[in-house]
This record gives sequence, C-alpha cells and structure tokens, in this order.
Amino acid sequence: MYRLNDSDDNFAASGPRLYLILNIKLMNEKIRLRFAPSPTGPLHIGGVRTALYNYLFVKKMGGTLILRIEDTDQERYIAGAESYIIESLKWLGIEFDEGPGIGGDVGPYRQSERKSLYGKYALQLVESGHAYYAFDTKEELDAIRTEYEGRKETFRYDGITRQQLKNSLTLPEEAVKIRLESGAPYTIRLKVPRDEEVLINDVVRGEVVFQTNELDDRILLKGDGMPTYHLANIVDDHLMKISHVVRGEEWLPSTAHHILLYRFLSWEDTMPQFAHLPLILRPNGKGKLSKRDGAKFGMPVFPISWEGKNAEDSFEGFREFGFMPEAVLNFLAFLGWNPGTEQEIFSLSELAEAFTLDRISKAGARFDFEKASWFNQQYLIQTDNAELGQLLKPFAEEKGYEVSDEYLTAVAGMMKERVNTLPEIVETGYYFFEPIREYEEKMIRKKWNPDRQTALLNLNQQLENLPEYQAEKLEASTKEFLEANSLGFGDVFPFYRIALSGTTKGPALFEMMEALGTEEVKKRLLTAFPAFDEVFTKKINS
RNA sequence: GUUCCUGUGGACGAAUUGGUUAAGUCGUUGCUCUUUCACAGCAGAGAUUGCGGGUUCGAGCCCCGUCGGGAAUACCA
Repeated sequence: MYRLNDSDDNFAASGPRLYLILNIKLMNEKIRLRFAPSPTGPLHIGGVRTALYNYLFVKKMGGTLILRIEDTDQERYIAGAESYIIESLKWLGIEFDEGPGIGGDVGPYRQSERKSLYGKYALQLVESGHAYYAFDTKEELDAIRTEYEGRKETFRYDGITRQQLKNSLTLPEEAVKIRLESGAPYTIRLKVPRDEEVLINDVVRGEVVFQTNELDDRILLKGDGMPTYHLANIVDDHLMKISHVVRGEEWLPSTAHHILLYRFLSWEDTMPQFAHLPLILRPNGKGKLSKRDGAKFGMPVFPISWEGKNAEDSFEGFREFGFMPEAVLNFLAFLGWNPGTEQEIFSLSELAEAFTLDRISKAGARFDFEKASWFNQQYLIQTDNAELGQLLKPFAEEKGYEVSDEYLTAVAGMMKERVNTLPEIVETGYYFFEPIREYEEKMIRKKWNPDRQTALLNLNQQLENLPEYQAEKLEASTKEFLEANSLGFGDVFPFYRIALSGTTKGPALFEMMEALGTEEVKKRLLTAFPAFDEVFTKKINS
C-alpha cells in the first residue's frame, strides 16, 4: 500500500514462495514512526508540526509512535528541555506509544543512554572500508577553512581533500596504530565513494539525486565518543524498526549520507521511507521561522511558555497566549497540508482520519498568526460556555478577580464571539470584574442631557422591582416602559450601555445586566451620571 | 560560491493528472441582521499560475532556459 516499488506483476508470476517472502516482509514492515527532538531548548512550533504529522500518520495507519530523545550533544544540552517537550505535546494531545518514561521493547529511548551501541557500528564501517579514522583537530580544520575562505572557496572534507589530511587513509598503518593506542583523540568519518549517484525516493518530493562527489566525509563518531546525529539516527531508526521518517526539509541535504550509511551497514532493504516536510516561514516570507520571531512579530512561536536564563531566552507560548490546544493543532495541521476538501475545522481524530502524506505540500508555508487567531475563535465559539468558564479561570485569577464559576460561564458566553483568545475576555471585558476605567465620550457628548437621568432612573427602578432579574424579562419590561413614556431605544440604550461597560461595544445589554445583577447595575448607573454630566458641561462651555 | 529544494490573488492553498469562464478559507471592502460591537449571511475587489521560449488542437500541469525565495554546506541537531 505504501511501497509502490513492490510490483504486483512480479508477485503474480513468482508463485507461492515469493508470496511467503513478501508476506514476511510486509509483517516486518509495521508502521513505526518516531519523533526525535533534541533537548537543546524549547520545542518550537515547526517541531510541534513535525510531531503532529508523525502522530497523524501513525493514527491513520494504525501504527506505533515513538519518542526518542537525541541528546548526543552534551554542550548544547539544556536541562528541562525534555520535560518541556513532553509537557507541550501532552497539552496538545499528542501521545506516544514508546519512549522515555513510557517504555517499549527497543529502548532505551535517550541516545545518551545508548552511547555504547554506536561505536560498534562505526568500527564495523571502518573495517569494511566505508569509514576511517581522522586525527585532524578542530583547530586545524578551522584554520584550513579560513584559509579557503580567504580564497573565496569553501573547504570540504571529502574524497579529494582527505588525501592531504591526517587520517588513517593517508598515515602509515603503524602511525595510525600508535595514535589509536596512545589514546589520542580521533573521529570516525564516513568514506564517501567517488563518482556515484545517490537516489532518494522522497514521499513528498519524489526522486532527488545527489552526486557523491558533492558530499563531504561527514563525522560519524565524535572525539568524545558520542555519535553524531547521522550515525545515531540511522542506527536507532534501524534498531527501532522505523518504517517512515517524517522530518523537516532541512534534513534533505543530509539524506544522501544517511542512505549511504544504510547501504554500507547492509540495511538498505529495510531502510525507512523518507518524507521531508516543507519549512515554516516567517510571516514576511523572509527565511524560516525562528524563536526570536515571536518577540519580533508579537506572537507565540512555541506551544507553551519557556523560562530561560534571562528575558531574552524566555518565550511565551500559545497556551499562555490563551489558545486552545485543538485550535493550535488545527492551525498547524494546515501549515503544509490540506485535505483537498472544503472542511477546515478538524478535531485531532478527524485530522488523523483525513491525513495522507501525499497531500503534504512542497513549498514552505508562512506562519500566519491571524489565521491562527481565527481558528482559535472558531473553537472558542463552538466550546460549551461552562467549559470555557473553567478555561478562563486561570486568566481571571491571574488578574486577581474572584468570581464564581457561574459568573465566569456567563461572561465567557457573552464574550466568546467577540474575541480571539481567552485572556482577551478578561482584558476587553474587564468591566465584568472591576469598575469602569473610562467612559467612551463620543456618544455622551453627542446625546447626553442631564434630564435623561430621571428617565433612566425610573426605568431602572421598574426593572429592579421585577420578580426575576433576567435578560428577556428585562427587555420586555424596558419595552413597556419606553412605550409608556414615548421614548425610543436610542434614548436610553447607549447611556445604559456606557454606564455599565464604559463602551458602546460589547454583548447584549440585558444579558450584561442579568450577569451584573441589580445592585451592581444601580451602583454603576449612579457613578456614571456625574461623569456624563461632566462631559455635558464641558461641551456646553466649549 | 557550491549542492539540493521550491515558486498559483496580500496569506494558506484547490484544480478530476494535458481540457474550456483558475475552487475554497484567512485577510480586506461594502451590504443585511442587531440598541453597539462581534458572530452569522450575502456581495465585491484582488491572478495574463515568477519570467521567457518550446511541444500540443489545447499548458498552472510536459520540456528548455532564466530570475526570485529557502535550506544545507560544524567533532549542532
């Protein structure tokens, strides 16, 4: 189904024996994907999308999703990054079947804990003539690089230059032996063959060809005995029986090396299928989205907040911005993929149902925060008010507001279609929780007259005496009052509204009144009138 | 510089695989609804499919060239 190269005609012609072999092959090719982040800091939104696509494909195909921590670089390792990754994905509802803290048959799932495994394969490659020891120090190589740069050239440790460098290919056998035995630091490099082509069959990009002459002899095992990404990745993907590698496009240029590694380790027949995802670009289209862009464009680029060493290194997440996880997921899913139908609101399980690798687009997608906000609003609107009230709670508490769950539910219901995020409810709707900060003058200036006050107070009196202080009853009673006093809606409404909320915008007036309650309404009316009069006097005098 | 990827309205992107007037969504403008704002509904503006050639009765789709954007080019992943 997913291996197109297994031709059906061959199969028909070759009888039961091949059938058996193919069958075994298929059984071994269970769908197993991995998400393999590096704990070098918070997981940015591009990484989250990679995790999401891996998850979706696994769910769609009924496979297994593995979390593998690629912590082979002890210099860039950051404590807390791993738990950040796990917490982020948990918040979003992306769950793993195997991984650190979860278990599984092919662990451990942290590369640092698998350190002893990799050397063997590096050695095997040396023995088979596909890799070699290199003794050049970092400083020496840096010097060569700057020298090349001076000539406006780029240095590459490859099939040509390695002949002039210090390695087991150029040094006498005896000298190599002595160096190795003396414990002198060395690396193991891949010996890339000359004059060959490496073909990558990428699920999203089709066939991509690399000339080996353009490839460098990449380091496989570092001086500290740790493998580089390239070695560790291939060894682990093989040992963990990974069937598909779904990762960012930035890995495409390295994939030729990876394929060579599979070939030299004789694992090419069980090599995973590759799918390289398009990059997520900056809102202005210039370059790939980076962690600094959050501050630059005033939007989150991380799933949840990250507390770094300083303010520069700390980031606010989508969660803290007030986004719902479902909305983030939905938005992210559409960044580089689309179902080809007109549906755009998808739950996680609906996404999994609709997801296919062949509908992933090739070109980089810009990160459009406005679209993300729109998705969030859609989810806000479709979420039950009581549930929203609960989600709103932390944001209200943060502001020091102490109100009941019922009140929060009511406010959420009134405000949800007027905002994009949760905290906006307590910000633009602050007047539900504290006194009016400022009255919008324009309407008052235009229409207020101190004698309106009497009518307003009479009306309020009538409303207070209602057996039930409830929106529809309030409205009906108000209508009666207006008719009886031959007044229009416009004569009282704007002032009532501004008195209660300070603004001409906002939810339906009677609903606000119901939520606020008779006491508060009266209080607000009485504090508003003097303010209105003040505006009026100012107008008269000017 | 080199290698590789990529290019459809401002953004995301669809187009039955070569078939006629290039979907839809976001954004934007206006209208309707509404006491306001928003939601919703309706309507409009916005594209010679990066550009230039070629093949073909016919090209967004195939071929060649060209330009732009991006990634990689580390003892980082």
